[in-house]
Amino acid sequence: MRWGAGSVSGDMTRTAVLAILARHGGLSRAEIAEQLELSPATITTITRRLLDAGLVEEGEPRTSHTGRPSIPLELVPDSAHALGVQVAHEHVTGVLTQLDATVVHGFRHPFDPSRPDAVDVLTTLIRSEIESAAERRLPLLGVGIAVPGVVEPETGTLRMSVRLGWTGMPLAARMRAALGVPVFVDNDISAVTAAERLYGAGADCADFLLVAIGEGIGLGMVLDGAPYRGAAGAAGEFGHMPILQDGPVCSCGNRGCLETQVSTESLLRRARELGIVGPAASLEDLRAVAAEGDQAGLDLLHRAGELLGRALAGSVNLLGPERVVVIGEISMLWPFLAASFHRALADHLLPCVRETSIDTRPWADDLIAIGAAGIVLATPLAAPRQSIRSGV
Amino acid sequence: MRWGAGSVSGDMTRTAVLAILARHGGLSRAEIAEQLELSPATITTITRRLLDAGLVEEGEPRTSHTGRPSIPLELVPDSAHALGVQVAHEHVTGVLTQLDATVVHGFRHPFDPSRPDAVDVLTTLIRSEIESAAERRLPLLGVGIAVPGVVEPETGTLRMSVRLGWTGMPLAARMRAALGVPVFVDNDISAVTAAERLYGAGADCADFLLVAIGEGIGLGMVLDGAPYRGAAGAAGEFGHMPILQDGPVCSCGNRGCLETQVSTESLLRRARELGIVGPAASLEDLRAVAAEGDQAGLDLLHRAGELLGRALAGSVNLLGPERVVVIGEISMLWPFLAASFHRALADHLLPCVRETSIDTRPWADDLIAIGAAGIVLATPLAAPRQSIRSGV
DNA sequence: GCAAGATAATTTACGCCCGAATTAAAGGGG
DNA sequence: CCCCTTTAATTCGGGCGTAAATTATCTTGC
Repeated sequence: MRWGAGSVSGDMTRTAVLAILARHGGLSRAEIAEQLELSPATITTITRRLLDAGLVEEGEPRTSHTGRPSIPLELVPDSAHALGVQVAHEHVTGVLTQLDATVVHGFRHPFDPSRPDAVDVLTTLIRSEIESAAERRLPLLGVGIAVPGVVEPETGTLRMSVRLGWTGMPLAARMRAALGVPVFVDNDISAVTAAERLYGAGADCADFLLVAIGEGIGLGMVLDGAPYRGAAGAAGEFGHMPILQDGPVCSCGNRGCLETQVSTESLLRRARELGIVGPAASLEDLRAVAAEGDQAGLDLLHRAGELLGRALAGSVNLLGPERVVVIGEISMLWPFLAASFHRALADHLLPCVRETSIDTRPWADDLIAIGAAGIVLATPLAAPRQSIRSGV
Repeated sequence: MRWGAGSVSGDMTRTAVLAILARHGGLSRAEIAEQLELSPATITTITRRLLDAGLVEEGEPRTSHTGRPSIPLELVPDSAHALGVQVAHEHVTGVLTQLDATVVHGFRHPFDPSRPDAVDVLTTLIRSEIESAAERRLPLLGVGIAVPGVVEPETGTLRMSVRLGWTGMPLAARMRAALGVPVFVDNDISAVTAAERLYGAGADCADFLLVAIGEGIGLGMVLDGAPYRGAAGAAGEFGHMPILQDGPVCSCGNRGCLETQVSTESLLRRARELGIVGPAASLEDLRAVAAEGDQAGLDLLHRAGELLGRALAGSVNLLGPERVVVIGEISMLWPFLAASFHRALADHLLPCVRETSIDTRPWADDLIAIGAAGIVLATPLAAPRQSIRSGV
């Protein structure tokens, strides 16, 4: 049993230092200490190791008005790279990033997880990426893989993924054996949430929610500074919040889940059923129809925004986060959801959490892959020392 | 900013050891280590200090089948006492407990928080309790005070309490100055949750929710082993989960909050409005009417159970706790709510969280006061050493 | 009776973080 | 010019927790 804090974080402090330097380079040790709420002594120790490892460099001392000059620290962005891969039910998306999480190379391939040799296909695909990185002499820390489903991140085992149809898959072990490189596996939303914690909205914020709305609806949480996954690793099922008294049956078997009203899949389905778009229409088509002012389409989206706002208000009241970020393919439809969404929020948020900032973020196809790379970057020195420069 | 764990827990480990001995005495160091998932070395260190302080005693070595005999440890229950006080908007309830959280003395007085000298009245009242404990030569660790509202537990300041009408009240500091005894202040639900974590449902469970339904509805969370209070200390507003599309206006100003349908106050109000009970009826009267089979009354309660079940299902889906405990004065009406509550839960819980155990607990008037005493017991050695035996 | 094995508890060395004291490196005033 | 102030960074000792080795104390088999 976990008794309070202490056993949770592994290398989080080191990771936080790297991440803060990735965001604004040139910070001095003292500034890092202040922002991370750690003692200068700790930062001295950590940065010494990072300097030794060549991940960080000192700049020219910067003389301020008075007192001893501070020494700005900078990441050495190409001193380490990470390969991040998102495995989805129709394609595999990947990025190669530098230590500062900037993407140097991206790829996307169709993928069929139902094939019996799906994992071998995936392995081959990743191996070729590793080899091409090796040819360019890019030191690689490892591979991060983000999958939909319930994952044990410690072992890198995929316990169950409805979307991929995989169960009890020791993915990290299999990949590690095949690739000879450290492999980390995590849930897709968790990966994005962790990356957001390090490089994005969570950088200055210890309590935030990340709502991801695409074909499904997921929610990642950072609470008291740490990602929260629930007792059995299954927390975050925001999409299955009951929101309608007697709504349609959801894929989970229950009725009236938020996901039946707001996910891109359900919106498309309902738009087709209502004849708003044709039977083979895409999300883009739905957007176009709404942009043209189709009333039925706009009503559908307004309604969705309202339900989302109401459900989110309840969750924000419950958890009292400092910030909420909404991402996902839904962002394409956002112009038509935003008004009713924010009205519903305003109508249902408690006064004491009204200050919660709620941002929507444009979607990018490689966001989850970047998150997967973030898993690797978050563990830069956890593996034995040689892995840092070992390349392949 | 809090970066992951590490900065959170103060003396939690020591507290956990005391609590586990309070629950089942006679555990050996090795057993404690296993249950707490700490190393035997740690337990050796901690128990040495507790033995030195006289809070714990060794029993007769207990020879098992093979190997070195284990030494059972026992709390010395009367080696320390705590005074726990619940301040509510109509009365003050208090208990004096031993180190093992058993109550040795209780009291309850009417109280009017709106009086300008309310804090002085409270101080006088507590002082007399401290004195009577001193007369009985009971060593007192300190006073814990549980109040409704948003509290900064570190400073013991009550930031805002709608129910008491107090704002920005440095309660702990004032009481400490007046009483000369360590004083700890926390939110009422937080106090009960923390006590539950130590002595109750949370003892073997690192992720649980505690739902308290009385005049209002509150929710306490223990996530990853630690109490969670939200970014601004305002998390847990389960009562203001939007649950009805266009429900009545709630005390928070919004519409359709759960609290307008399920709290004892709202149930009584609606029962009166519907003529189910008389205009001056009590909760007991409502219970009696329902027990006699009054259909309108039963319908009202069924409906409340259903709404509660649906709202709770959403929260459980979101947080994925291992256990949920429902407490509060509502327990009186539980026989009439239970069926619809559990049906609604079953209809809306995701398969992956169906195993979550959901218990309802009979209410006791001094539960929150006991929780307040728990705040003190959770800090037994945090204060300088002499406070342990100092008495008054 | 005595070695072998099992379990309990403790000791030791270490990692991580902190607070406090110390050292380093400027600028400014008499 | 020297000393004081200011800010940055480091060192040092200590607390908390761990893992591994060690010590303690029992049972069992020969």
